[in-house]
Amino acid sequence: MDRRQLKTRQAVFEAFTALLETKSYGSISVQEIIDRANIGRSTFYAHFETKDDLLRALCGEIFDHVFSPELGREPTHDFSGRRDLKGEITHILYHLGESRSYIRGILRRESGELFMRYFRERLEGVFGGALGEDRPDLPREYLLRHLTWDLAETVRWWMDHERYTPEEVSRFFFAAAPLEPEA
Amino acid sequence: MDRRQLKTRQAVFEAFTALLETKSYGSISVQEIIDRANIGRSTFYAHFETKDDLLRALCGEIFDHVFSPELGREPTHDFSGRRDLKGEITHILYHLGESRSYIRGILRRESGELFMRYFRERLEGVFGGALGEDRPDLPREYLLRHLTWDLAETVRWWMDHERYTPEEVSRFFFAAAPLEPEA
DNA sequence: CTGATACCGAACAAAGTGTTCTATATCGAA
DNA sequence: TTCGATATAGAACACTTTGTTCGGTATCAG
Repeated sequence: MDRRQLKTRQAVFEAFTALLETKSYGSISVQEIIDRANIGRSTFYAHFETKDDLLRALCGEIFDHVFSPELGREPTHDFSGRRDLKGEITHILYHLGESRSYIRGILRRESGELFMRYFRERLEGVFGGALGEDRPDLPREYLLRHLTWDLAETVRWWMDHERYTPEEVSRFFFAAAPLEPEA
Repeated sequence: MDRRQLKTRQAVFEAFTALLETKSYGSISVQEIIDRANIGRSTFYAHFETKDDLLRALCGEIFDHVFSPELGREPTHDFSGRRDLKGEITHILYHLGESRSYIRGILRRESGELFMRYFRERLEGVFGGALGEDRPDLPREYLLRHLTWDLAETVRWWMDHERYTPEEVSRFFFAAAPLEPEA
C-alpha cells in the first residue's frame, strides 16, 4: 500500500477516535474530521464512502488486531478434546485491553451499536464451534446469541471499569454465563 | 391536553414508527416525518426539539405502558418475603408483546441503542430492589448490569421470534440468568 | 361568543453532503 | 536519477437538511 494512503488513513482514524472521545458519533461532521486530520475533502471521499463506512473500517482494523491468533499458537484443546474456550476469551480480552483508548469512545452512544454488532459477528465464530449440548433446556439460537451479547456487554462494561484485569473479567464472564448444565 | 396537540402527537408517532419499519433511524429526515404525518414544519418543532427528542418521547410513551402496574395489583411477595420477580417480569413481557408492532422497528439499528438504554434504566428499578446476596462471587454492579442487559437483549431477540410466548421467554431468561448461587 | 392557542405554509440562513475539476506533490519501479 | 502513475489539496458546485421566524387561519375551552 502506498505510504501516502497509509498516512492519510492513519490521520483519519486518529482524528475520528479523538473526536469520538469528546462528542457523539451522530454530531461529528466530515468537515470536522478532515479539519482535524488536516486532509482535503476529496481525499476523504477517495478513502471512505460515508461516515458509516469509516466507522466500519475502523472497527475492522481493531478486530483484525483483537482476533489475530497468537503467533505460532494453534487452537488448544483440553484433555476431553474440547477447545480451550477460556484461553481464547482471555486472549481476546488482553488485546481489547490494549486497544482500550481506541474503543472506549466508540462504545459510547450510537457508534457502539455498530461496534457491538461487528464484535458479536466475530464472537459467533468463537462460540459457535465450542458449543456443546450443555443446555438442552434452551434453544440453541437463543443460547448462542446470549453468549455473544454477554461477552460483548461484559467488555463494554469493562471499558469503563479500568481496575479489573483481563483474567478477572474472564472469570466474571464464565461465572455468569449459562455454560454449565442447570443444577 | 388540547385535542389538537394530541392528534398531532399521535400522527407524528404513527408516521415515525411506520418509517422505522422501512428504513433506518439515521436516514429518516424530519421532512419525511411531517409529510407522512401531514403536518406543518413549524408544528413539528413546536412539539419536539429534535429527532432524538422524538425518539425519546416515543420510548417514554411505550415504557409508561409497559411498566404500568396492573390495576389494583400490589407488588406480590412469596412466602419468604422476597418480591415475586418472575411475576413482574412476565407481566412486563406481556405488555411488550402487545406493543411489538411499535417496538420492532425501533430496535433495528441505531435507534435500538437509545431504546435499550432507556429500557435498562427502568429495569434497574425492577432488579435493584429484588437483588439478594445470591452471588457473592460477582461484583454487585456487574451483576445488576448483567441482569438488565440480559433481559433487554432477550426482549430484542424475542421481537424477531414471534413464535414464543411471554411465559416461555420468561423461562428462558431465568434459566440463563445468573440468579442462583453457583453450584 | 370570544379570547387563547395550535396549526399551516412559506421563506430564510446556516450547515453539511458528496461530486468534479485542475494543479501539485509524492510515490515506486526501472 | 528519471519518469509515468497516482494520491492529495483546494476550490467550486448543486443539493439536502436543519431549525427558526412570521402573518394568516382554524380550532379549542369556557
